[in-house]
Amino acid sequence: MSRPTIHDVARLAGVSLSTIDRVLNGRRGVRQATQARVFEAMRELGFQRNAAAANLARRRQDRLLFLLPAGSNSFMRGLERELVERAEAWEFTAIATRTVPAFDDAALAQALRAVDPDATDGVAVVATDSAVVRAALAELRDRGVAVVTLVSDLPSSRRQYFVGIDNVQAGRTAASLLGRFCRGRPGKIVIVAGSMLVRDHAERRLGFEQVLRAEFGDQQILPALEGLDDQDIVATELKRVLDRHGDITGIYSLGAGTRGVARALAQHRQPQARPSVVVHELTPHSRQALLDGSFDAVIHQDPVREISAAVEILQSLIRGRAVAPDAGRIGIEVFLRDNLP
Amino acid sequence: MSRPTIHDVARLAGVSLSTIDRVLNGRRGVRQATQARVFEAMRELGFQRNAAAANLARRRQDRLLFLLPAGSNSFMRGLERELVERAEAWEFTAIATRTVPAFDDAALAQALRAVDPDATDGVAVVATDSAVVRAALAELRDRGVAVVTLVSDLPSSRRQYFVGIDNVQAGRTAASLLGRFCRGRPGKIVIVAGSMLVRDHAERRLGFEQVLRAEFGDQQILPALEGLDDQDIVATELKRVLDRHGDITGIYSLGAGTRGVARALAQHRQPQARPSVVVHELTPHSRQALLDGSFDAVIHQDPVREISAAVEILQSLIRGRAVAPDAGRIGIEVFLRDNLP
DNA sequence: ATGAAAGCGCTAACAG
DNA sequence: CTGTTAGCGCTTTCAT
Repeated sequence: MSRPTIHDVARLAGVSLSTIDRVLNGRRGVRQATQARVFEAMRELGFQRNAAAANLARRRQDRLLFLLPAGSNSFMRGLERELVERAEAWEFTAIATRTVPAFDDAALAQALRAVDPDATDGVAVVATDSAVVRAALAELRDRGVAVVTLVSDLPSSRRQYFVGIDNVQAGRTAASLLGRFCRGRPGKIVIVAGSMLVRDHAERRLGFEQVLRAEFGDQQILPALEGLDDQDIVATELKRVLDRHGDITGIYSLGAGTRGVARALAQHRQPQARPSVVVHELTPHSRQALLDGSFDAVIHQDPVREISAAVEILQSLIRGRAVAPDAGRIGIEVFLRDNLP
Repeated sequence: MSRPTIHDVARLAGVSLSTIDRVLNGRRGVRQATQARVFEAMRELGFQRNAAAANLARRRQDRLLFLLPAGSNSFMRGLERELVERAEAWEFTAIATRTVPAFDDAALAQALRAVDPDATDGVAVVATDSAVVRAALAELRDRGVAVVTLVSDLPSSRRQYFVGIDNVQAGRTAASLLGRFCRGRPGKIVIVAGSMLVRDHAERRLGFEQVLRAEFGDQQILPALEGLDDQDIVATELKRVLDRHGDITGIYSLGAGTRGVARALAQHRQPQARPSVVVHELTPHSRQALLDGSFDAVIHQDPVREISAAVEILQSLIRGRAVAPDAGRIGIEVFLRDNLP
């Protein structure tokens, strides 16, 4: 009739509730033979544990900390906002947020070292790619804290998972789009990055160049601008490039500071042949630019999915549950003017 | 310290647990004054009910039925598979699936009338747009069953919500992509539909033509093919069109039967100038076609999100919870070769 | 109109 | 190694 419970399993296996609980949670202290009987009974009944009841009974709060870059970066601020708003909603989990100066590995390392392992079970961090950060992260792990990287990864570090999009693929996607948009119009493509110090930017650029070179050979890629995710720097630098070259067919902005792209474009505005533009992250500004036709496409990562995945993975890590190897992989979303959410 | 419970609220308001429960669930039998005291106490404590505990105690199964079109349509079969696989996972909800002949309004109306209102609390149905279906649906509602349409809507019927993508927007998105892909290559665009009897196909076509006409005037739209979501019909018809017109620049396949598009393309294959192709729904076949370069983009609706939304909305409807007006809206996803999940 | 008490399915001491 | 027992926060009879 209704779903079998541990009572049913216990009865069928001829053991007590505690024993069921032990095998269910992989705790030690059960004979092989007993364990086998229990598994057999579960299989036979098609038992599925009721996670809600388990959480209710456990009544333990996992304490998670999110470390995000400071600054006016709309995407990060949006992420932070979602985090604060949803913090209440996660039952059995307490979530704190802290900001750290952007593109500053020393500051990030310090923030990681400042984490109190007695008051924190898990950390999600937007990583800066550097040795001091790797070292600080390793220390944190040694103190028994679970760690995942978020949005930007830190490979060959001791982080347990990376939650975010595949940034090489994101760059490739941008090239597929921009290349097609510019087809039949040979010219120059300019890449606007934030800083090659963060892994995600470096990876996006890599993927972008791979595909553009291989499949859209009539486009020439100019040296990448580094705008430090600052809209003023981006606007100034990009304007200079647009003014110097007459035949820019496409712009790929792979970091933040996207408002700067829109400003440069608005000031520059030639009568014809507006360059095709692909940028990252859906924000109020990039949305507006899509709507008014100055951007063609936005490559996006959904912050809600990202924080959900980070929270779930950290919970699993902390509670010793198994986690699928690709659990942190978030889909790369593509938005045009017409499929805006 | 930890979150306040109804015990805390009861103590502060000076009433019993049952009274709290009554006001919490909007049951009658509480004096205005008492109710006000309880609300005040909740506010003061920042009380948030624990939904898991509530469900655990309620222990009631909502019985839902999904009515899907039969046939070899990969998208629908995928949806059905997800439904079966996840049925177990939904606690406190029993899910059944039934298939109905596709594009057959009489059969669908009969299936709706065959629903037993005593064994079914809610129905999600992929609708065919017709009067008999509207009538059958109304009867079902009259018998107290909650109804949402799924994937394809039935406007001005008594369905309570529509769960799916905005199909006009989806068509517009396809045109934005295909128009850009074909820019600079004036020619003809062919639309491959399933049947205009289902609302989603009609709406996609509408949106597509709107944008293509308005923004990409150098493309001429040929009369739409109706392939009844059957790959053989699609292959034959499309091949004929490709052979007759030498200057087809783009193909938009807005229904199922996408395998037929790939076959027609493979047989036709001219040395140069492959048409740009945008199709709907990510399936093993469309994925393969993206990878081998015969399709350029896939417009997708995520079946997992759709069934989750349908289940949650039906649950809310049945339990008398409030539902956001846009709760059924699913995002339109765009996939290229490089952002495949 | 209000309250007391017995669970829902599972976990967590504490005994054996 | 295994069992007993008392809850987790909420709902639900059944009294009052």
